[in-house]
Amino acid sequence: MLSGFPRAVMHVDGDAFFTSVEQALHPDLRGKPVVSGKERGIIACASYEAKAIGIKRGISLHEARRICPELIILPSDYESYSLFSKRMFEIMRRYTPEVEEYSIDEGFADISGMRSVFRCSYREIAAQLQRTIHAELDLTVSIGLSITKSLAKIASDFRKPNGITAVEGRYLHLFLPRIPLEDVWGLGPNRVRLLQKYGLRNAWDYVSKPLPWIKKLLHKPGVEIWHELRGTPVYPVATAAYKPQASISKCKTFSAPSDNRDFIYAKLIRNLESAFIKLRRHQLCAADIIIALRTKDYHETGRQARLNRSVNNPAEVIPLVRAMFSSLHTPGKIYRSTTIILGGLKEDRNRQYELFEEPLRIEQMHALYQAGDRLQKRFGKHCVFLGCGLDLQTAPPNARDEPCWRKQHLLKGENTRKRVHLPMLDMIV
DNA sequence: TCTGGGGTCCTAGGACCC
DNA sequence: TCTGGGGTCCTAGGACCC
Repeated sequence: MLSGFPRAVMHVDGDAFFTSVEQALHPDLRGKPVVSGKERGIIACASYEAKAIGIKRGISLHEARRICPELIILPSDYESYSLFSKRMFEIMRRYTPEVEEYSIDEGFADISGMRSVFRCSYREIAAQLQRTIHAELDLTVSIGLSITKSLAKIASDFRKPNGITAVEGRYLHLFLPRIPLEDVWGLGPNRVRLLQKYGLRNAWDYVSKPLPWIKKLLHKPGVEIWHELRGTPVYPVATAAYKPQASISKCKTFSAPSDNRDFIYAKLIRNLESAFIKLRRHQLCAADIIIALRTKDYHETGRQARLNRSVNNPAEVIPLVRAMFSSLHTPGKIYRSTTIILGGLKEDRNRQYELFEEPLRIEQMHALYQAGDRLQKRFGKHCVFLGCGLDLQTAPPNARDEPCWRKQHLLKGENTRKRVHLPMLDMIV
């Protein structure tokens, strides 16, 4: 039998995933305009009720409230989202072992050959999966079914929410002309602008160009997209459960841009600590440090350093980071955010010391930070932090730049987190 | 799109080696 | 002391993704 599916790949995309989870957990939120992202000040996800009245992902909460005063604004609850995500992928694995968890709310599944197992068409398999997810999780998903990952991904976006779009290889000439370049996975604003200069408008225009022309313009990524859109698989469904993380970054925008050097430095150090906390939680250590500052007009500059050995706590790199900051910061300039990126990650075992270093001191520091992590677990993030990360206004004299621990005492009560600086725990051994 | 936060991959070009 | 040709590794920065 002739089939339009020499290979069958599904892309399963959770509809308004975060807010749908919230609505599944809290039935009173159903049918109401709900958004998540309260902690960030911009909308991370908007329910379909909110989208219907013009509230989109990425706009500020301020703007959103203006559009809809009775909008329900929730902080992101990643624990719950991850749980639902896990269960969604478990359901997908009932249909095929070849499942790729692409992100928290979307994944790919290769169901090639599964028709004989389920005794139905690929489209019916997709429909069953969709019904099962809805029945068990109270979530809707949109599914794209086609012969490559790229085509499946475009297809899942074609009918939303709760849609199924199947694109057989023999109908590409009907489907692709309806897909604007912006909707092609891998073509961002820059590449789209470039292609538009040459008169291309949609995915059909793209695949109609000769491959060498594409290659000259967009290099390897463009070539891969070209093959995928024409139905030749390039991207494998990556079943691998675990891929080691390559970097950890922390970025924070100040509520108001500032030219106060000490303030900016303090913010940078806060980011540094957050990044290292995450690093230790994953039991990793880092060999590369990048710091970056973004100016008021969104210009970003950075400095990078490689360490002679991997580290897992900030105290060891404070002098370095301070020097990097000094060379980066321009007095008088107004900045809006700081970024820390830890790279060169490795698992944090078999720690190696350079000759002439003091293993004892380093081990003690290590123990100190472990104690710090336990405190953070108990009292919350940043209940303990480096003295140089203090805001200047509240810092006692000479507290800056000394890599020392301070404990922030938390008083219970409504928004009355008050800082009391206790005598410091000296870490110089 | 007037811009939040966390990631990955690719490429060009320089350094260095034989 | 100037030089060919080729390989590898590293780095900076661009572009994209959710």
